[in-house]
Amino acid sequence: MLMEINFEIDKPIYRQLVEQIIAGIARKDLLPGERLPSVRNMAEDLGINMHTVNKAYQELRDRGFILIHRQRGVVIHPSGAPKADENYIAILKEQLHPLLAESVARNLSKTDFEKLVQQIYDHYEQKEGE
Amino acid sequence: MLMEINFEIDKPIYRQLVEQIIAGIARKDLLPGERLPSVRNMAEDLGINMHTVNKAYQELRDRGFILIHRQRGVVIHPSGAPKADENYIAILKEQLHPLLAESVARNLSKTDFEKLVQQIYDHYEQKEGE
Amino acid sequence: MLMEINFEIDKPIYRQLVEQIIAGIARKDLLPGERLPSVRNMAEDLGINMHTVNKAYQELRDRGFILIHRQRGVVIHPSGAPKADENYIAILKEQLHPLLAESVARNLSKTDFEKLVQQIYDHYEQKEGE
Amino acid sequence: MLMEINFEIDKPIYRQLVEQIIAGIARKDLLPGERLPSVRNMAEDLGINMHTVNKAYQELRDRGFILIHRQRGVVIHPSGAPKADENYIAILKEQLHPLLAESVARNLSKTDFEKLVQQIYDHYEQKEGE
DNA sequence: GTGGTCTAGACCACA
DNA sequence: GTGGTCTAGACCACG
Repeated sequence: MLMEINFEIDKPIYRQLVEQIIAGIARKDLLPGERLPSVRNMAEDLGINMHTVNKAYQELRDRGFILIHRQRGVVIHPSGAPKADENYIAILKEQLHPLLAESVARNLSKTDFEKLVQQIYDHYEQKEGE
Repeated sequence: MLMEINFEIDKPIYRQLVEQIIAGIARKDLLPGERLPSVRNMAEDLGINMHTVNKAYQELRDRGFILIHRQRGVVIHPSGAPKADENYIAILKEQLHPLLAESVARNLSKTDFEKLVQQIYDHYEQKEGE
Repeated sequence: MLMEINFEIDKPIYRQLVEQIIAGIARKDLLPGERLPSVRNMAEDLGINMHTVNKAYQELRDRGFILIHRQRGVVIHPSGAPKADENYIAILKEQLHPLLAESVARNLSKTDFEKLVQQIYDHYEQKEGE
Repeated sequence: MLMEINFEIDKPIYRQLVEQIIAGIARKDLLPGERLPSVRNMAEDLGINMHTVNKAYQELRDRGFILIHRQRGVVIHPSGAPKADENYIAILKEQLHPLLAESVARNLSKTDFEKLVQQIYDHYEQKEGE
C-alpha cells in the first residue's frame, strides 16, 4: 500500500502515518493479518526516521489496530479493527463539535454537510459491492 | 458569554478560545456587532496570558469572524460570519477524512454517524425556532 | 522525592522510573496535584536522557497516574490514582500467576507467601496511622 | 503435558515455556523424574525454533528444575523442585514490590489482594486432596 | 522554560 | 532481521 507523507503541512509525520494506515484499513487495502513493512523498511521507503515510524506503530498498537511481534514484525490486527464503542463515540463527538460549530456559524446547511459525509463515506467504502 | 478553559486536556488554550467563540457565534450567543472583552479583560477573567488571548483574536480576525479596532475594541464581524466557500469546504473535508476513515474502519454505520451529526447540529441550532 | 536508578540490572530505566513513581504514590510521598520535575530536570538529576524520562512520563499519563501540561509541566493526577477496576485485576492476576506457580513448585506455604505480602503492604502503608 | 504458546503477547516465547513447565511442576502435572520432550520434538510440536526451546531448558536447568542428560534426555529434577531459600525469597520480594505498590496506589485492599492470591493458589494446588 | 517532534546512530534481546 | 531501549542534539509550539 502506498503511503504518502506531506512534509509541508504541520501535521506530525507519525500522525499522518497513523491516519493513512487507518484509512488503508477502512478502504480494505489493508486486511486483517496482513503484514506491514518493518519499522526500518517503512522509514527508508518514506525517507523518514525509524523512530518516527515506530511512534506511529506504537500508537496503532495501543489503539488496537495492529499487533507487533518482536520478531515477526507488524501485522494488521487479525481480529479486525476495534469496534465503535461508547468511548470511541465520545471522542468522535468531541472531535466533530468544533467542525460542526464552524459549519453552522458559516451557514452551511445540514444537507450540504451530509453530502460531504456521503462523499467521504463513498470514498472509503467503494469496494463494498465487490 | 461564558468561556471555559480546560487546562488538563492537551488542546492549546488559544485553540479552545477560538473554538468557543465560533461556537458562540453558531449558537447565536454572540451576534454580529457584539463586543468581545478586551484582550486584557478576557485574559484576566480566564486567568490566562494576554498573549494567548491575543493569538486567538488574531486568528479569528484572519479568518473573518471578528474585527479588531484600535479604538472600539473587538467586535463580532458585523456582516456575520464568513460563508462556507470552496476553500472552507476543502479544509473541512480534509478534517473530516481521518474521522470518517476511523469510523468506517471501526464499522460505525453511516446512519449512526449521521445521528451524531444530527445531535450536534441540534445542539448548535437549538435557538432556531425562537 | 528521591529516585534511584540501577544501571546494573536489566530492567529498562524508564520502567524503573515508572515503578518508583507509582511506589511514591502508594507511599503517599507523592500526593495528588504535586509537581514532578520537568523531563529535563529529572533527566539531569538521574544522569539519563530526556527521552527516557519522557517515555516513563508518557506511560504514566496513559495509565492515568499523572497529567502532563505542555507548559505547566507534570503533576500527579489531582483526582488520585486510577482505581483497581476489573481490567487491572485481570492484568494483576496474570502477573501473579507465574510468581505463585514457582512458589508452589518450591513448596513455599501460602502462609509464608502471605507474610511476604504483609511485609510489603506495611512498607507502603506505613503512614496509614498518621 | 500440553504447552501453549501465545505469539501475540510480548512475553518472549522461551519465557512462556519456562513458566509453563514450572506451572506444570506446581500443579504436579510434571512429576520428579518425568521425561520432557527432546528439544527437537518440543520445538516441532510448538512450531517454534529449537534454539528457543533450548534457551528455556538451559534456564530451567540453571535454576534447578530439570536435569539434562546427553543420553537420557531431559527430565524433571528427580529430587523435586529446589526449595524456597533466602535467595529465592529475596527475588520474589523484588518481583512482588512493583505489583503491590500499584495495588496500594490504586486502593486495592489487602483483603482483596489476598483473595486473588488465594484463587491462584487454589488453581495450582487443586490436586492437593486427591 | 515546558513538552512535542524529528533525526542519527548505537547496542541488545529474541528467534 | 525484528522491535526495544538509550543517547545526543536539534527545532518548534505554547504561554
